[in-house]
Amino acid sequence: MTAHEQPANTASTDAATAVREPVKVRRGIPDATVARLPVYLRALHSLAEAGTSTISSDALAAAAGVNSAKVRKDLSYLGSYGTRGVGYDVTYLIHQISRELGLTQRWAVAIVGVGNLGHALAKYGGFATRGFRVAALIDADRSRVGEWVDGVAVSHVDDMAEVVRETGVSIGVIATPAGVAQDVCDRLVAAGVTSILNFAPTVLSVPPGVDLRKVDLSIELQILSFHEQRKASALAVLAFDNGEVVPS
Amino acid sequence: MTAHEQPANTASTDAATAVREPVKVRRGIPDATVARLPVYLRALHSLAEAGTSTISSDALAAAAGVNSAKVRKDLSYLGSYGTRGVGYDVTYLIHQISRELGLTQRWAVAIVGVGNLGHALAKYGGFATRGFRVAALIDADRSRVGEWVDGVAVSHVDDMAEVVRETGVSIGVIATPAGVAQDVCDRLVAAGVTSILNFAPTVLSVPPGVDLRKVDLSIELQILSFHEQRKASALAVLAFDNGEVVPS
DNA sequence: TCAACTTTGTGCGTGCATTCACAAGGGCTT
DNA sequence: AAGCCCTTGTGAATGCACGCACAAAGTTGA
Repeated sequence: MTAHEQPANTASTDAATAVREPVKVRRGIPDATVARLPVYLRALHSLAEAGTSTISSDALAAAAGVNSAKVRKDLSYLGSYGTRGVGYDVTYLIHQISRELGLTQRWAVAIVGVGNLGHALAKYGGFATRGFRVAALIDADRSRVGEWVDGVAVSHVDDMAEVVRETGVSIGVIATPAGVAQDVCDRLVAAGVTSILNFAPTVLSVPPGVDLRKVDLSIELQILSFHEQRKASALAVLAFDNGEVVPS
Repeated sequence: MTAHEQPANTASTDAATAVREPVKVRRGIPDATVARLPVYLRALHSLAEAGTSTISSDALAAAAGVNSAKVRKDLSYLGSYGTRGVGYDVTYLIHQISRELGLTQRWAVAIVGVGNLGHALAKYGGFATRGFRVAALIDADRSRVGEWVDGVAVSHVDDMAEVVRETGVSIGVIATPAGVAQDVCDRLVAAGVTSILNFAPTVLSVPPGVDLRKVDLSIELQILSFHEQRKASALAVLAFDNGEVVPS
């Protein structure tokens, strides 16, 4: 989806098993699968809280809003963790997916830009709940520096390198205006951040080895607009109706 | 990516050049292309403001962060709007993409859930700038009802149907806690909303004919976590360099 | 112990998306 | 007007993802 500047050492991911024969390539999980694992994980957490101990691919698929074959294939990339005739053990599967996603450790996250969105992100419970910790808030406005948001003090952008180093941040979230986003991005990378989540409505470029993902509110709306318009014109066609359209 | 409950008329792409009269089946634009059009549009707006009048697919590709062949193929779905040897006319292309995305009209958007995130969305400039208007704010907390945010009054969720009808809302944004998101979603659909953008961390289901997209902050972070972990273990392998590493 | 039942794991066909590579088309210079 | 250069538009090849369908593997009950 977004850029992944992983170096071309993907071949080396094969050389994992000790002896020379089977070399089952456990790595190489498809991007589409990685994107769904968090969805499964959330459904499983919810099931575990409800007291469910095992679940079939069919039921998990329903909870995650996907197809059961997809669930089975996705989970098969992690290993054979199911029991035929029974299903998957919920807590064991939670453990395995968490491990695969790297959520057994708590990543320190820095949020840059403490405006409306940055505030909302800092207070957003979903961040802290599993695997992430807002370790730093950074802004360019000196009048905001020193302010406390949800237990974290706001630092100035000029101190970014120091703050990032001290708090062990490896993931940066950009919630600034578009105009300064690339500059902030460059500073984050220079400070040693290797994963960036960009909320600013602009295209960023990062050097190889740094992962970049984006969340763009207005793009999502525009995609909805496209389909909305299609529906509107489809209705117009149906109104005239010469019997060519095939609705479901 | 996310669910699109559009009927399965994608097959009609081929059956268009049949014996029938020239039905304008310029439709059938791939989802992946639709998702990129807003990116091109933003780059073009920026170029127009900078005074650029024509642009090549190569330059537009650079501005949008994609490959130039992709730009040409994407734009070719809209029609032949380029001039060989020259490139594309910026303002004309803006017009065509805007029209295709349905941005020549201003869609009325309702935001449900006026918490931190809802507030941030309501004040987010990017919404209003092009094609969208926050026409309603809706919350379940009566103590918030009547509050004004960025020129719009907060209404109670029980009045949703009325508000939606009066303001002509067709797109709903869900920024509520996960627990009530499906209920809110059902109410929006019942009120006549046909496109929904979900920020709540839960899987929603909608009836056919309603488009649903989701934005999930914690999922994006977890995907970054996955790659971050991969990078970390790749470094470990390089450090030992022995080739004898057995994961886990 | 065995047979019936349930559910996983996966081979395989299909369709979409990406990218390459190049002919067709248009402007520009001489 | 003619040739050169530039860029578009698109066939074709490749790769990825999805989902069907089924054998393998485990459980349950008699």
